[in-house]
Amino acid sequence: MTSTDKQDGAVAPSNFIRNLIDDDNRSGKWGGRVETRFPPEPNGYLHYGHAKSICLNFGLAVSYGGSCHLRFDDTNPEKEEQEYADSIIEAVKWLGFDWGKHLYHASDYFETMYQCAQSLIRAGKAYVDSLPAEEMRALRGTLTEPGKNSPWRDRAVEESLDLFARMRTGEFADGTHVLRAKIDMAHPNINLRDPAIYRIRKASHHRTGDAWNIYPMYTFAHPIEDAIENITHSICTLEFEDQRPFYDWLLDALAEAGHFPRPLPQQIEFARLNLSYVVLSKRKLIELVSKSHVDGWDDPRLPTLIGARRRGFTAEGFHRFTERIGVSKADSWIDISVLEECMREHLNETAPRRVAVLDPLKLVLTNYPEGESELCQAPNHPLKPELGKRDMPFGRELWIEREDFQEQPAKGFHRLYPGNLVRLRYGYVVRCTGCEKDADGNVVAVLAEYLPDSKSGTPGADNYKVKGNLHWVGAAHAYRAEVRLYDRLFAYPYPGQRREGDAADAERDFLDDINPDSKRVITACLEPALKEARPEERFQFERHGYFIADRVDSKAGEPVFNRTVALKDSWAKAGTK
RNA sequence: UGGGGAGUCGCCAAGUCGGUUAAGGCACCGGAUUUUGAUUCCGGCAUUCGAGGGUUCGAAUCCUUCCUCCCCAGCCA
Repeated sequence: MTSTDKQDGAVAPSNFIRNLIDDDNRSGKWGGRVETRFPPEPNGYLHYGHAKSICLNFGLAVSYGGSCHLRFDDTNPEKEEQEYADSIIEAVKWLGFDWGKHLYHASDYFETMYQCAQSLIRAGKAYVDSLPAEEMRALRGTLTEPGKNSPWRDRAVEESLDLFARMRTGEFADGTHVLRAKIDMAHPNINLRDPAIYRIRKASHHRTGDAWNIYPMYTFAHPIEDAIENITHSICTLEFEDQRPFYDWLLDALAEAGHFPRPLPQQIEFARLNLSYVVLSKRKLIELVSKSHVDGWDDPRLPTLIGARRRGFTAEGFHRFTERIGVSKADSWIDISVLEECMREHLNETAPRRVAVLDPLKLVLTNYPEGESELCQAPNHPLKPELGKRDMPFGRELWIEREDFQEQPAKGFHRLYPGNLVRLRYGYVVRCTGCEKDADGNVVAVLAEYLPDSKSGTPGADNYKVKGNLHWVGAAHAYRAEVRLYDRLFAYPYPGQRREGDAADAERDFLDDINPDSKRVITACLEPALKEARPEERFQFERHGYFIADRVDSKAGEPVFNRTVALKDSWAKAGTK
């Protein structure tokens, strides 16, 4: 049996990683066991790119009936903080994954790693180098020239052992010594020219405090972490490909020394996510936040997972997205619209419908009795009648969308214009009779007459066939609230990249590609039911898009809304052409 | 110019050992339904697999030459 999917029985799409796992299962390499891991360094907030990795690693584990570990790769105390670790835990949970009891920290393995390093020294496969960093770099050679041996390379094993022990106890200052693997200074792969595996760093670690004065490098630590945890398939991104030979060299050496049983975990690399209209590099995200181009790390426009959550994106949307884009080793750019469409898809299925007028214009039904009102019933979800209906107060004065009226209608426009018949959704059919303007000629109110026998749900209501179907909110009962209309943070698909026409040596700052209209704050007229929305409750505002009650700024009985993503609009699109 | 990777429809991406019509999704274009110009539904959408040679009855899959793009010279991960 291959490519099983123990979650829902759906056939999982084939990809090179699943093929490798299937091969292993056929050969019996791991006895059918599949163990993956998601190993973030707690030095920042997770973003969309991490979501791909998380869904991949946890998804594979779920699919093959294995497990996925959440492991903090906390080997560099100067960059890491508990706050980041906490937010990572929350983000992975939010994405809907469960690591069970498999929550680990590289720092828990420091003692084991130290012993592994000692074994390496004893086996003549590592030595303490006392060269300053600059000299080490000079001897490393270049991409095309081989490196040269350090004068300390053949230092006696006992001496290295002694020095290494004293590095640990804090006898030496930062940068004075470093432990290096002894491989080949002339190796064509630069990563194998005696890579540094331990450095002195007298910094306080967020978990181990001041217990250590030396810390292992990623190169050395990661394979060991995988081996300790019995990881079968260690999945990472393409830039670590050149690291794999060392990964295998190290684990093989450690297996020889009796530290780990075979088979040894296998590193597999895939192409990281590139998304248009977005930046995912940590450096750029930090710049956006520190220079206040966005309102913090959880700004809904930022591609962070905490931002996505505030934006109203769903975990299920991310699952669909990763499934949809697949996984391979080819560098690729995914258009942001793919992500947006995944969110729409899921939200369409799940979000209750509500009515909101974002750009209010008064509609007066001149033949409707003043001071009177009645209730109209609107279904909460057209696809799910079981979700019931809600009441919407209807009256003589209503709010409608400014763009739903044109005094001089464009060709193809079938909304409100003098003489035209239109249905007010869930209410009456109405005939436009004209409009009122102010001294400057701006339309301040639209006038219409309602057809008393056309009320939705009453016999004969269907006799009217109209093309326009407009949403509305009774003016006497509207809930006025703040609504944030978010759009793409960047106006150009590849922020900071050279465009056609730019000089060959031109440098473009990604900040220059920022979309000045990525956030618009408006006061909208919402149907009364929306006043009761709880934080993080999601809705479709009919004919507009999906919105979520902001979890930070909403107050009880006074929610504010963030637009997650707009509905497709082929009419607006046609108009743009 | 060293080493490691990648190039299949506008964007992703299947395509195990060469085998006969090159999956699927998204986008797009038609058309039908529709009290959201949304959704849904039907139909269309690569004689061609970065380019050129070669092997073969037969190649995206094998050989060969070439082109393009990405990654690597942290005591970061």
